[in-house]
Amino acid sequence: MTRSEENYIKTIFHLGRQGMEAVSTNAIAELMETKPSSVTDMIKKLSEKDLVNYKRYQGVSLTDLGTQTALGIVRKHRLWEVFLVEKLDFSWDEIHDIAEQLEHIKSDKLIDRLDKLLDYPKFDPHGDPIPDKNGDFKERDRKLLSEVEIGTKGVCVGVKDSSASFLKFLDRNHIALGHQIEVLEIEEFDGSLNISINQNNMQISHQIASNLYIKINEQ
Amino acid sequence: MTRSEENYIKTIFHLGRQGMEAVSTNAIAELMETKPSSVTDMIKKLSEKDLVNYKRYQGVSLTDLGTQTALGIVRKHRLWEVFLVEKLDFSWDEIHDIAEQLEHIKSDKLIDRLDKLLDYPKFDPHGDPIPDKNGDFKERDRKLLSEVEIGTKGVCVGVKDSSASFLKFLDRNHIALGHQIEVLEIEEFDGSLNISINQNNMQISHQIASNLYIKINEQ
DNA sequence: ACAAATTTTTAGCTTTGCCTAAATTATTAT
DNA sequence: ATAATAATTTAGGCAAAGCTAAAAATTTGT
Ligand SMILES: [Mn+2]
Ligand SMILES: [Mn+2]
Ligand SMILES: [Mn+2]
Ligand SMILES: [Mn+2]
Repeated sequence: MTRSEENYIKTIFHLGRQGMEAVSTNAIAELMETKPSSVTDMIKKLSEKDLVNYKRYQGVSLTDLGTQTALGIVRKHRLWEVFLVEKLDFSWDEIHDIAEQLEHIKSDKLIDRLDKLLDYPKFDPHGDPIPDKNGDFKERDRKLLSEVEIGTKGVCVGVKDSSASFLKFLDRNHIALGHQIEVLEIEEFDGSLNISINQNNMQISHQIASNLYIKINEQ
Repeated sequence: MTRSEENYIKTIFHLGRQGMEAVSTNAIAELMETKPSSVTDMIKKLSEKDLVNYKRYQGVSLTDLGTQTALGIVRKHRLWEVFLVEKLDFSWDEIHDIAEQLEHIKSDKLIDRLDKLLDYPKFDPHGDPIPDKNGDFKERDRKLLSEVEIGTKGVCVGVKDSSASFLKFLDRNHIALGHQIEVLEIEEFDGSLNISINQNNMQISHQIASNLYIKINEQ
């Protein structure tokens, strides 16, 4: 598989996660910053190789083979992200672009040894699950902070938006994975929240809350 | 720079090391397993970018810019090789092909952090020197085992041929970097040597001796 | 139901990096 | 010195992966 084919497969995988229907040509083009006509060309090629199901004008979805392929790439991307943070002291906002390159390195042995070096991590630095050798992973039971009710207590376990600008914002405001969060108040007017995080009280916009995942504490 | 451009630059660098004259089109083509006409095409492009000096039919050599570029790629290649051996327990015959991929990853910060993680190694697993951040490195004072006289004592510090088949041969015969070697006899007839290595006596062909570097012991 | 708007595909073109075959230049041998 | 040989370059083409513009199919709004 070429690098470009791998990038398309990965994009279709990510778009296919939310919303269970077939993925649209335009959605792929937008996420990949390319043109719809280019997407159509590539989809045909992927279809030839039995990586996607495709009928003209009907959108596209991954086959089982395509899904396995995607999981392999996602596994590599996330393991390299862990490596960059754990072994090379990168911060979570610097790693995505480098992992975009590293995810295309071809060597099963390499990735399995890396997995071992990192002690078989289950989640990447943004809280996303890492598929194992066989493509299996458990999606963590988590909710967007914007969708829980007043009084909810939980721990911050992930981000939905993992752009550098959002991650840097979280750093500046001392919001990090693993922190305890309690929702104290929800403002009717603009949906902003008053929360306590790590013992500190702060006000965050709906926008922020809708990009933070928490795991609600068992009581 | 594209991956292909980087590979050409690196090849010209390696060919330029031995023999100080300009590198020939055919030599490049052979080493890269491509056709001379393709080489000519690429050389023109590299010449446009001031990475090589080129006059039709006169061969090619790296400019200062080209040399710096090559040193950067070689640095990455060799640091990744050290990583694979030191951190992921690969053997020295498995690492070259993976490093061929990793050497093209673009991130200065990544490579400097890797350098630090590995504690700034000076040589790669095959005994080749690793250029530092600025492209500086010291060529170790070493000689081919086939070119020293009877009675010479030294330590094995590198291999000339680093193909997997040669390296595996060395493993099978318990020849490794760091081992003490003494030349006991040289057979006139076929140039084979009787040596002691790590206290053991063995007979090695001229072919083998001409691919092993030793550093002669100070006396 | 049908026109308008949107989405998707097709057609044709570009660049990169490679190829083969033919032409050119340099080198070697007589 | 010239002919043969070898090395190198040029010419012309191909496949991958992108693009723009135009055509076709689908979806939406009235
Ligand atoms: Mn990422
Ligand atoms: Mn991530
Ligand atoms: Mn190597
Ligand atoms: Mn090496």
